[in-house]
Amino acid sequence: MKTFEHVDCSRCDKRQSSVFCNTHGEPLENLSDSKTCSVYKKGQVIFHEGGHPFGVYCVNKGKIKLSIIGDEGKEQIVRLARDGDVLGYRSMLVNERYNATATVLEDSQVCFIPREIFMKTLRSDSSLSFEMMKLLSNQLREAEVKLTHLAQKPVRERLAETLLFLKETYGYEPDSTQIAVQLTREEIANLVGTATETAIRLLSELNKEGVIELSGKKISIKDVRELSRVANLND
Amino acid sequence: MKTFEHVDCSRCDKRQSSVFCNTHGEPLENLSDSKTCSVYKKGQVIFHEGGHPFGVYCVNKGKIKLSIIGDEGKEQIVRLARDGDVLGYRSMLVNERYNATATVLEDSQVCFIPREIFMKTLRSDSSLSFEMMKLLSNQLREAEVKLTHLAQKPVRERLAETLLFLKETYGYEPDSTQIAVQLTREEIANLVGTATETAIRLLSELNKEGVIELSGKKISIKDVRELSRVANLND
DNA sequence: TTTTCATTATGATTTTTATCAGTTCTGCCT
DNA sequence: AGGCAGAACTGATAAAAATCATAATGAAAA
Repeated sequence: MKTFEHVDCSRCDKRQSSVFCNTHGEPLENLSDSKTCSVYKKGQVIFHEGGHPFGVYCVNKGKIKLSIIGDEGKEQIVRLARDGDVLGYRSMLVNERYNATATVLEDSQVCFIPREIFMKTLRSDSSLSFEMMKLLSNQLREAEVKLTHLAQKPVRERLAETLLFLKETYGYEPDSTQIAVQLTREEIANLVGTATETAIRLLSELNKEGVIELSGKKISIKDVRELSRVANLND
Repeated sequence: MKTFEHVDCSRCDKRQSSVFCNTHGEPLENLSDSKTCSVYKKGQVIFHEGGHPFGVYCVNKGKIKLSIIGDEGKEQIVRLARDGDVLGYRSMLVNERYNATATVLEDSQVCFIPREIFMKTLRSDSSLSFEMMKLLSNQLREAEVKLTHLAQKPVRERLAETLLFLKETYGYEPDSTQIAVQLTREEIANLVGTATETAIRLLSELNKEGVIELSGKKISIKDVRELSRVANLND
């Protein structure tokens, strides 16, 4: 795995929207000096479910999926990460092995902050722990809502919701309504929580209806309003 | 809502296993002096989805369900609380409205810590924020695993898992293998994420198979090993 | 360019689960 | 005790989704 030009945290524009938004001065310099910056190629795994955490990963630029392998070996994608997101902190905080695998969806630049440095910062900078709590709280809420939808909503609605979620997370490609991430149909299914064939079928259904447009792995949203209606959010 | 004899936090034996396990001295006294202790009767609501959080609730003694109402008005139980558990902190940390409703399953004693006092303690006692992070981390992991099972496992397995989870959470009645909580079949269904009739059917199936025994709302586990096998955990 | 393999797509079928309908049971209230 | 309402149960049916099978497409490698 290659390293890339070291990014000075104090000059990283992703920091504003990350958990380090209120970290300044010496603690930040400390982080910046101790981290290593690496490039991961598409498909590479940053950490494995069951592995020991030695630090946290901060996404400088990239798109990453976090997935859990279920009992029958089926992947469930539980989270998607983008620029500024931090990964692997959960396992580190409770001192447990990773319960998810982080796989790079497209070439990414990721900084690694060693365990001790991060923990030290956490102790010295109370704003960081506060931000961590907020982050965890938000992710917990998201997980609980997802759980409810998984239990109660039909696949078609969940698929529509997932497409909108992908749009929110990664946005559109420049000058287009194509969602800026390439996922296989299987990955989409593993995000929705359904069989691959079902996901494929429902995607081409939405395509026929003119709500979305499929061209290879690229999905463009032709009618956001209608897609929201299909997702049946808050009625 | 009645109050009950004020419990001194420093003498509360539930504290050891709670987020306040490392809170001592003045911060703890402060909490103790500022809180109010109330008795909630079965069925009473401690806080409502959509309501504003004015503080956190600490369960002194009781059994409480946290549920989200889905789009079609169906309840999804997302968490169960017992002695020593703290509720409502998530919404307070991110300064949002409650996204779940807390309903008392059986008569409970609950202490209320006002927002400002809790936040002050959080700022002055770094061990508390650390414990909060650990708590949130654990709940996030649980939610993600639950999510995966909901997406991948059949209802029967999830029901078995839920029964084992109930046993872990509330234990058995004294000198018996009856799970120490009374839930309606509908509530069990809303915990599993299925239709009430399906839950009923599968429960009586497990009953016929001799894995569990039903007597009214009380469920006793006759064969834990077999129930674990039915739940199909880690194969 | 051809071959190869994985991904996508589509159809047929089965399985699972929800829904609907109706009955019995149980606890509670007067 | 009797009656009432909600909860639990059971059966029949419908709907949803998974699975199996097989074909088409497409991208990467020889």
